[in-house]
Amino acid sequence: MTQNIGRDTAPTIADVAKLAGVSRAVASRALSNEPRPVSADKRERVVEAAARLGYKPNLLAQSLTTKTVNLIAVVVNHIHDLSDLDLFDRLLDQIQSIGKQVIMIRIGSVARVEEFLRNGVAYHVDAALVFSDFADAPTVRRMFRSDLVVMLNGLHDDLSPVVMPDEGSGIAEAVANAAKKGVKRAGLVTGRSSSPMEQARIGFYRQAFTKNGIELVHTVQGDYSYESGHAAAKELAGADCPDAIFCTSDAMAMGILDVCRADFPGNRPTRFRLYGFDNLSLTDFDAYPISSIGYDKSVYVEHIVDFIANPGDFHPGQPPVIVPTTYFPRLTA
Amino acid sequence: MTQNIGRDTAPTIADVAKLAGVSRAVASRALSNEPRPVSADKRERVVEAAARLGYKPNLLAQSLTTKTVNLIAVVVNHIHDLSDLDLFDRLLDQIQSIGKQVIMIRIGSVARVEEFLRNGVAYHVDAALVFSDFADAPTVRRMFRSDLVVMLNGLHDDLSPVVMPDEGSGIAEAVANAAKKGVKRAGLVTGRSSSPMEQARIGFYRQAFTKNGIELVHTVQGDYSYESGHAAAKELAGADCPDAIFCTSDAMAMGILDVCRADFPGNRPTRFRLYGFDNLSLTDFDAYPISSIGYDKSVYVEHIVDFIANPGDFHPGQPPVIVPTTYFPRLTA
DNA sequence: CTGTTAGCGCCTTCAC
DNA sequence: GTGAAGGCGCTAACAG
Repeated sequence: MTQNIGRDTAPTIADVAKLAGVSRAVASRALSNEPRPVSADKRERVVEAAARLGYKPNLLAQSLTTKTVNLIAVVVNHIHDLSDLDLFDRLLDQIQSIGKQVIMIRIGSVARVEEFLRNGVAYHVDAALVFSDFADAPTVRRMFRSDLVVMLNGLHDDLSPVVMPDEGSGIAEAVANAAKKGVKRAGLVTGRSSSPMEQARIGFYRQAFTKNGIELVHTVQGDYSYESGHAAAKELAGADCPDAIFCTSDAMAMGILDVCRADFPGNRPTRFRLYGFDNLSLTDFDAYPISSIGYDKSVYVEHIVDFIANPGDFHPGQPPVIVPTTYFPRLTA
Repeated sequence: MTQNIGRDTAPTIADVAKLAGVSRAVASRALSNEPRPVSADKRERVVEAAARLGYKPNLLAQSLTTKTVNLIAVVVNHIHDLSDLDLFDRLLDQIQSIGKQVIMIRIGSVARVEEFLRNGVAYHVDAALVFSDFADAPTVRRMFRSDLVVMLNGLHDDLSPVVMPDEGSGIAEAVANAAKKGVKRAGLVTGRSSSPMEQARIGFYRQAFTKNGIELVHTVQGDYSYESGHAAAKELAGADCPDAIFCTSDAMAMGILDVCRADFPGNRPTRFRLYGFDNLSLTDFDAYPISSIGYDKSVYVEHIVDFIANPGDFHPGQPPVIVPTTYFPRLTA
């Protein structure tokens, strides 16, 4: 700590003011990002004093008076799914680019939510982005004492902003593609059906099947994971195999592909066509050329960050912001 | 905000005290986690008042007096690599389990570091965990005004604690395995050689090759990515193909495997054996049964969290905490 | 333009 | 066991 000789504690704005020979208020103004009235020479002296002392403002103390911490809570179940990788990096980058930082909160289980509420481990963040489906909008607003919670888990009410993919469009495209290729009998591999988003997704598939004259001959429940796809493959790809298998996650489709790889010589389907969901970047790897459904993650993240950058733009009751999904053809279909 | 009628602002400890009919000091003591002298009946009244108001302490204001925010900065280049997935979830979970929260800081580029330093976008966190190799120990200590920075990027000095895998042990094992199988000529695919950790890693390979009488016939530089593995394959697996190819990341090995899949019928090597590094959970997928080198992530994370839970245990000059790596045989070798 | 004053919400002496 | 008072670091409001 060469820049702070004789003190064992970090320099405060008072130290800077003293060294520059001005009042604390002037020092504060000189160091502010906003334009504030300070004479040129004093500003210079303050800036130099700050540099000499290695002064860094205590953003937490600052927040006490300004009522804004520049902190965004991102609430997730866990960071485990392959699709997370594609999303969170963009999200971090975008949020930081508007001058805010991210507190990552991993819920893990419902018990954890209650623990948070009980222990009051709640920061007064500017906004919360909720991917976890363990908490609904009112709960999250209470957790963070903030009305600005962007719900991304399907559990929204109309008091808080919402960004959501329109899964229907991509699903319709994918199923139409299958129909065009002569698919008559389909299998469907789903995730946790307790989730409202998953319910809606399944509804879109059924609807599209009906519209295209495809019969849904078999439904298997998985949990979005590769392993559950593995298991589902044994049930589905038996003697009475459907013409196409649709999965509500790419990971499950990967599991199926690995079990049935012999049915895809040169990655071209023979016995059945395979469709995933998420459009993971992993589907660009040669081993998993899975036709999938996805949306533009950049656009999605931009909408989210818009809400936290311009909180005033949202008015209760406003309809959700919708991001369209599309079909991404690859070798398995 | 039914619990807060007539006020548009969150309840403070003063509100609780007033409602309970006690002084702010008593309210503070009653709500404290530490045992503090308060009469039983007053404590009860305070607790009830807090519940009725839906009071949650402002942890940031609290930090002003207690000098501890329960905030840990995790500094990364980006969250992009597949190996990140296996690590960060555990890390988040462990840190939260000691009652602290994580603020994720993505550096992205060297320019960003300087931006951080210039703008003072630095919270007074309790500790910083540094995975990014864009910042060295003194820089990070300055960024966060904290001496407790755990360096995990190879850029440590002895003023701050260090946890690092002993990559030598796993590499020695893997190379010995190759030698036992008759490998005489090896290829090596590396990552960014500017990183000191990568330099050390390469050194371990060379050393092991020498010890086992294996000749290093070809080195190709990649960047840890799948794509760079793809590119490297074309250079390496030509006419003069080595008996074994070692990669300093599993993703690169995956790229090579995909290009040369014909050389691994039934995932068994014919022309050359293939070794990766990281022991990604993805190598448990059937399509990428890559023999790899890795360490116990749980143990690694436990050591890190130990340091932040018991900061007093570290003394400057203390040697790094070492986590051993081992060889994980799979089909490609 | 400048300095003084008064808080933000909380905790900790220190007397009682 | 209790309450009053002071201060953490900072900035907004107000006089000058």
